[in-house]
Amino acid sequence: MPARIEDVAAHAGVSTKTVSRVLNGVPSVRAKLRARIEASIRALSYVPNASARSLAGNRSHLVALLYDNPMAGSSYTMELIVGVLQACKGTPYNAVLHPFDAGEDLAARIDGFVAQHRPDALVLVPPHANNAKLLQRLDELDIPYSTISSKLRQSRIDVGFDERRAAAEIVGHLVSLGHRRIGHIAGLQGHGARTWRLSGYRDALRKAGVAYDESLVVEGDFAFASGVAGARALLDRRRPPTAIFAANDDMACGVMREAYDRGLAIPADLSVCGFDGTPVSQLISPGLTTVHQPCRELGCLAAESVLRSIRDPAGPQQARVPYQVLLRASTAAPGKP
Amino acid sequence: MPARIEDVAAHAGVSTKTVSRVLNGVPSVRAKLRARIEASIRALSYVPNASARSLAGNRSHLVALLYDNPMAGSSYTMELIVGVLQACKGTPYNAVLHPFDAGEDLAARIDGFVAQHRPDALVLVPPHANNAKLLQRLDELDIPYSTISSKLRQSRIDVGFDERRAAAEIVGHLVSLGHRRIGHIAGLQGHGARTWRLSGYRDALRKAGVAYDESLVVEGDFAFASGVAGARALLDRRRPPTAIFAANDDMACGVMREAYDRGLAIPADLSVCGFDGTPVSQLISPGLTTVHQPCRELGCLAAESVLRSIRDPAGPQQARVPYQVLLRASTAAPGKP
DNA sequence: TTTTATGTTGACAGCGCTGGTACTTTTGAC
DNA sequence: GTCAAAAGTACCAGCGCTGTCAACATAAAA
Repeated sequence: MPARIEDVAAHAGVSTKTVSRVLNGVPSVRAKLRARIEASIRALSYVPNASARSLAGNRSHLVALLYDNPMAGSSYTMELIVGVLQACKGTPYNAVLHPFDAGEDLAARIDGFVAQHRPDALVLVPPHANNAKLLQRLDELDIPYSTISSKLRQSRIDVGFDERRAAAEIVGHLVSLGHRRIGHIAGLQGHGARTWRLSGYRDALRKAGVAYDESLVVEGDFAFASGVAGARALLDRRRPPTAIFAANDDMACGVMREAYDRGLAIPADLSVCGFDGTPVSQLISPGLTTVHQPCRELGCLAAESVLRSIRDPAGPQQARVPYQVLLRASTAAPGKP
Repeated sequence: MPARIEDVAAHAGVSTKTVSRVLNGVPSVRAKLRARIEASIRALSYVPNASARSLAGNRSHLVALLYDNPMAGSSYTMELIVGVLQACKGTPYNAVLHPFDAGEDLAARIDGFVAQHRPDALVLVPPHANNAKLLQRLDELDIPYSTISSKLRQSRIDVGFDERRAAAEIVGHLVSLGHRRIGHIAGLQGHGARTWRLSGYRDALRKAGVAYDESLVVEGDFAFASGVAGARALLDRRRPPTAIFAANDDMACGVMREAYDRGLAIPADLSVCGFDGTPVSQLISPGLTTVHQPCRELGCLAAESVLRSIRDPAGPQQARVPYQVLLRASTAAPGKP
């Protein structure tokens, strides 16, 4: 049977209330006494019972990460989770993970989840982060939350990175290599990521003085197969692009597959770049030029920010974390036409 | 403020205890009354407070998944998590995730974790699943646990799949294509997976009547770079292998990278196969022949088994789930020598 | 019919902790 | 030495639920 607060109090010769004060970081405990109590805590390997604490204190010390039902191998979600857990380390907070698929009764299911676990804060991942109804419900419930890459102003605390600028930068790299006919496979309609990346693509072309050719942009849905299809469409053109910027790495892999099937060499015959910096981008050959999305940092920062806002509620915060453009072997100057 | 059990009791005109019985599936409640109470629960959108439940009932309704600090993009862990969460769905149980790095005081940290959250059951992932000391400690604490692919007999409930047979099968495929000089890049020393996959490789050779050549087996550590290095070593031989079986997909990608750098065509000049069936195996070109490790099913089954064992403690169980050999384009008959 | 066994329900204490109130002791400033 | 503020104690209620056990209802057996 693990030690209880009462045992610690007896061991240190103080009242349980004082131990409780130490546990909760209440300042009005003299350093010397605090040290003695902390010693007793260690001596007895005391760890407060989370349930009792949560029940009595009306604080659960829980941060809930609400994400969509991840598709197979979503390293994005995994990385976010790792980041959130990292942020909790060293704090009294713990993370609860909960996948929610975006169904009609989402708000109701969230209500149930909140009633059950009473998280002190929530971290929302796209697409939930972009669900206005959901955010409104959370505002009603008055639970602090942060969002990752929300495109909604409604979200008070949001962390993300400048996808548009990142996309512009990577396309700018293609331009600087000499590419002028650059295809783009866009992301799924309705996703913020689609819009930002597409905007960045256009920004880069504009900056380079290259006319925007709508027919060089084909639809995708972030999945491998749509990358294959998109590449097929682009490469079947009378004048195919010399480079393709796919809105994520999986689709970029699709482009590489289509190139492989056609016997096109990358980057000699076609330059390819992706977005996200998923593990596959370095495993594939040639290595994929891409933008590394700092998932771990995002998760960590989102959790930290929302936890901070519990102590002192602040106004809206929009944090942007730095990204990295990874130049690898899938891009090169265009071959002779 | 969410509804409490007392509200439900009042709404249904019964005592709180009876509501509690319904919530906990105690059979001695008449069907009619049960239905009425269930209606009240729905009417009030009542969800029991997890903390109160856990405190009073001395059961947390929590399954803890203890995994190693995942390296970047460990889709293995992610898939397991998804499987465990899936198993919890529809049960009153929830999952807590906790990464533990394998340090000296691991057992102590686990103790602390257990004291804090009081999980009703644990699911252990390798390498923790193979940590005899840890299992012993859990036995002492008398907490039910299940392991995924533990090689230890000590583990009472273990789920896994027959890695040895799977490895033999995929190497057998290479043999049937006509390969005789088949290289192997082994996994990290000390991992069960290394041993089983290597054994399977040898089994397949033996069965085919091909003499085992120790020099065709090189060391790896499951990481991409070691796959590159392993391939380099194998391909530098006077008579290089016509096929390479890497102990996991990441290393197989490393082999493909080395082949790419040398201008070797896959599968024309070299057949490659991996193990695990990670997402990268289908994103890469050519598609990688591999064994799909049923992670999700493993996680799900591990959680289900251990939850079942809470109700009726049973003897040791060793469940094996089916795997799948995915034949893709990275393997073909050896080219003319 | 009464008795006994069994099934069904309720009253109440208490899980381990924190919040609050009321009170005592210590500390430091003057 | 006085006095106010700070630091600490003592005590109790109560968070929302479940376990225990007793009470009652019903059905089976005598």
